Amino acid sequence: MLSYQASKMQTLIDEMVKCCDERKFYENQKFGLPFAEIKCLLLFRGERYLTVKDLARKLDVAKSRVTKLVNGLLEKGMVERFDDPQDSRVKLICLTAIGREKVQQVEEFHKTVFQDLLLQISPDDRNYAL
Amino acid sequence: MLSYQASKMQTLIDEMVKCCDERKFYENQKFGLPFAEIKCLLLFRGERYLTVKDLARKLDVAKSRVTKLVNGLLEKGMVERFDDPQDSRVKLICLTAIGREKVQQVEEFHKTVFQDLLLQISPDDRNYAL
DNA sequence: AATAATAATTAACAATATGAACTTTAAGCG
DNA sequence: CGCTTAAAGTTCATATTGTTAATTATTATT
Repeated sequence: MLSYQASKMQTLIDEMVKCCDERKFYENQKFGLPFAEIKCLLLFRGERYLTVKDLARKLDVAKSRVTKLVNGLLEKGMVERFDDPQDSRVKLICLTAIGREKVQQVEEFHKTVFQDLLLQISPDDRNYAL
Repeated sequence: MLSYQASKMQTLIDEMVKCCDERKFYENQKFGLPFAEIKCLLLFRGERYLTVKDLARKLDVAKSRVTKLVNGLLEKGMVERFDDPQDSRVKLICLTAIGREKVQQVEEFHKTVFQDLLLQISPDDRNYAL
């Protein structure tokens, strides 16, 4: 019995992970940006400036990776980079108007996706689980 | 309310996906193989031979990707490759003894992981969900 | 003032994956 | 039978995501 449920659970989790992978590809196409850059943009919610170090911690990747992501976003005009006036080792990164608009589009999309998903669950189950 | 639940659900799903990504890295270390090769090996459950095309379909990747994965597994002595006696375009790929042992180790590990996970859920909830 | 530590970048590399071009073989058809 | 088309697999160029080690520049510490 436990063994049966374990294998069923594994199948369900595998499907879920695959579904989320497909969502990455979908968003990549829909928003015309590599998914890692999208994730990067979304981190600016409620933050005026972030440093490379901040981004590395939030994304859980190496700083050198962040440098490359930020370069990509700079080329696309989504972010800007300034020297920190208090510590010239530090670079302050922030969204441009274009970047803020992109963030809003992505967030709007996420909102509809997850709300639609929730609406497929009966209200009782929704309130039980969340 | 719906909006709150949607954002909560998004957080939960993000955490789950991240957790599964970490599991990939863990298995990769534990079994000394790139995760894609592990996935490839596991497809031979109950199958004597698989072709490149079969593997591409099951893994949902391009055939050229399968060629590389199989080359990696060949070098490590996990699989063997034969010409199909009925159609010499086709290559038949199968596990070696070493490959079968590796598969068993991974499956054993999966079984314990998912059973331990299930045991953290009360029996009532387990039977309700699965 | 010399030494440590920190922030960021660069460069080399690995893993995962795709798509186009190519080779070889098989199948279909007049 | 021979010609064309289709299929299986490989190779090559490229993209994305990520790491580690080395380097540069600046700040902190002793």
